[in-house]
Amino acid sequence: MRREQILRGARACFRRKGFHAASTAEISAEAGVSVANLYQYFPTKDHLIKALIEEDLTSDLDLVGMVEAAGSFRRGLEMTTQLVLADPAMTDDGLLRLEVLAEASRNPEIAAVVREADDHLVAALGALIVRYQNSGEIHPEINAADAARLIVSLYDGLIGRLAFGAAAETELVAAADSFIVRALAAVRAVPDPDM
Amino acid sequence: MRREQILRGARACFRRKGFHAASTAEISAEAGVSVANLYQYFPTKDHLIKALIEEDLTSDLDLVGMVEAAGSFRRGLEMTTQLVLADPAMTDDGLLRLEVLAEASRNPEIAAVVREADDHLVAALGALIVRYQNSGEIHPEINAADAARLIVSLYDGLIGRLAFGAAAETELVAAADSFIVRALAAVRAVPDPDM
Amino acid sequence: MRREQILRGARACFRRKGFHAASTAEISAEAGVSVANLYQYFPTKDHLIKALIEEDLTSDLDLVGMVEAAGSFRRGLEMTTQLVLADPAMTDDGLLRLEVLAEASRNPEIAAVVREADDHLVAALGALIVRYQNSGEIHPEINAADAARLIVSLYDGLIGRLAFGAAAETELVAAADSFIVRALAAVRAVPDPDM
Amino acid sequence: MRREQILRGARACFRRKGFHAASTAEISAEAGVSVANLYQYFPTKDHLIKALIEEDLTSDLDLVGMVEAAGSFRRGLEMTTQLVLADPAMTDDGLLRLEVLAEASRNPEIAAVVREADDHLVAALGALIVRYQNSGEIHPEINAADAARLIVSLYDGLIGRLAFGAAAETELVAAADSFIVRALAAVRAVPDPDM
DNA sequence: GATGAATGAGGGTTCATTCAT
DNA sequence: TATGAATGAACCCTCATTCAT
Repeated sequence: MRREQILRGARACFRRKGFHAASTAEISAEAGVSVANLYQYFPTKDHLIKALIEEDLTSDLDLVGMVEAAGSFRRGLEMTTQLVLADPAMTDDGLLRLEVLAEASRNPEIAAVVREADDHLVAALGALIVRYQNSGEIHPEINAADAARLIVSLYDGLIGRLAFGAAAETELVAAADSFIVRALAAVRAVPDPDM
Repeated sequence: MRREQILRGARACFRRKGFHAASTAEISAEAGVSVANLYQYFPTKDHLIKALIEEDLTSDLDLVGMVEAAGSFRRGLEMTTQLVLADPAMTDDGLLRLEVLAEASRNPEIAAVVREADDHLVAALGALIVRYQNSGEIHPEINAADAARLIVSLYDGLIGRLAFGAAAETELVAAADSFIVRALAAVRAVPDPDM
Repeated sequence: MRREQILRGARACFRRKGFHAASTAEISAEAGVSVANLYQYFPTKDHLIKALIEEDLTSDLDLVGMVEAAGSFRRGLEMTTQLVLADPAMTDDGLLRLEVLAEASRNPEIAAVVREADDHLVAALGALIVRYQNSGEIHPEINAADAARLIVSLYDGLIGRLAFGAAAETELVAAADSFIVRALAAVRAVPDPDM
Repeated sequence: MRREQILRGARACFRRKGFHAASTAEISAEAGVSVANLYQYFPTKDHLIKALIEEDLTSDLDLVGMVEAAGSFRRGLEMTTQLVLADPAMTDDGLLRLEVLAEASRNPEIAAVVREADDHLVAALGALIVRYQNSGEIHPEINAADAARLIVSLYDGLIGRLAFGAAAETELVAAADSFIVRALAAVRAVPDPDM
């Protein structure tokens, strides 16, 4: 209850200001809690950051479920891309991911958390790719784990474009789908007009 | 002279701690300069950050020149990928890019700087892609600008992986080349064993 | 409680050094409080200055009450003069008034506070003068408000003499009383030996 | 030459900001001189302040000359009052006097300078008063030195009113003349409508 | 005589964190 | 559990002053 309330406030502040610039005072205010109370749930600002990051990373796995449920790789990809890169409710979370990666590059503890989540994500997406290799939609000689990593990386990179407000993203999102599909496709596809 | 000296010190500190956590005291110490002296060259810490970012972004254009000079798209790509993602001297700069993007997502002034640099980079890389479309190495119906954006995004995303120390990056870097080449290739290529 | 404690410390420091030369560190030390704590009561050094000034100005009104209670204008004047210009406990506050006026000449917000307090003071003293005009002690054709302003100004000016330690002030204080009385008297008084 | 130039710049800055808030950088800029150059003429900011104060105080003596030249005490008084309190070119200097007095209350060295100038001023004005006592315009039993001190003090106090922008000063200035004249007059004067 | 470059010392302010209640 | 009050340590920045040229 209180914990979630605080995490929600923290998320809002971290998005707006970044981990370092957001103060515990701001966070408690946003959460409607006293500063001292915050410290009863999280012994340190760093713990709060870490808890938030863990929460975020876990939710990434849900996306793989979506691709899985979609029936075709391409269709699942399209749905995910839409959600992650074009849904305003999620792009905010995406931007926070930049902060997380930046932080991970300096804080080994956070790097470990991110790495572990990445392992899970790559494993799940890799398994899915293998399935689509078996169904013939994806080329069989492609290394599934690497493909998974590259797809995730491309998403991350596109989120980076949101950060500086790059225009025409909608169009680019569609192009990204085709890009991935063509890179993995079992058979030569005519490039579609999106690209 | 002094300016460069300070920028060098700032770069080292920002890499190590991030823009917000690096103090002007640390930066001046690292640069071998007094704090007050730093302020004679940069009126504000933000100005220092901005100057550094501008410097970094400009240097990205050099990479396009490399791809251009390589003769074949694939070969140019391989050289660039090696340099950006595997050369220890450059990956550090790469990590700073995450910080830059995170900052851009909050600071419109910095977002503008990044956006402008991105425009230049995409234009240069796009022009190169058009050239390889004409030479038959890249599929003619692909939108060159979008392809450029996707390539840059993939690089950015892979840099994100460096942030949390993802293993086997060398292998992944090679896979990335193939991924891009296959996505853009004019003719169906047999996926190579890298992927 | 703490607020008063801080204001007391501030008053001492401001007297000793002036508004600008007194540091928040000194003030907190004098008040026996941490610097950070000071900032929980006054969001800014300027707020602290303003609060102190308001406090001081309000207390000036008490003096008018004294003149009122004295029964005769001359006697009331003598008591007030003694208090303001010769009582060591008050001359310190008086010196602070110079700082306040100097500050008011540059800071419109403080000027407004001083002006308002002056309006009150002049109104109160003016009303008293009217009373003594009716009782015949003060000449009836004198403009009471202007007279009030001039009396207050003379006090201010005499305080200025304290600032540079002008000698023989005791004697001068007595002379001031006669000066005022003679300027306002209804009938020609023989100048007394004080002047 | 240079010295005067610097003093002029300093005067402007001190007026605008006060002694402590005006920086040597600002002063040199205002004077069109480099900071280092300033230090060749004044070894310390305090020396600069002191020099300026001395310059200002000396000029006060000129005013006594005016009263002297006017022929009648009242007429001389009126001219002086006009000049000091109503001439925009001089009120600025007047405001600086508040700063000087405030500074004198803390800095004994400056207090000494002010005291000495005051002695001269009081002596000159006192001598003049004696002359008008002899001519019958001023009551013979009044202590001339004290009267001089009180007149100067009243001026100082009225300058204080300028600091907070008190309204209707023109009218008050006239009332001040009458106030002084009545306080010193040899014979009962009907209070004039100014008061 | 004149200046650009340099700096130690400090100034106001904020922050993460603690603790008594 | 919840909080208001408190603080040491830093942070960004500015200032008066010096010195090599």
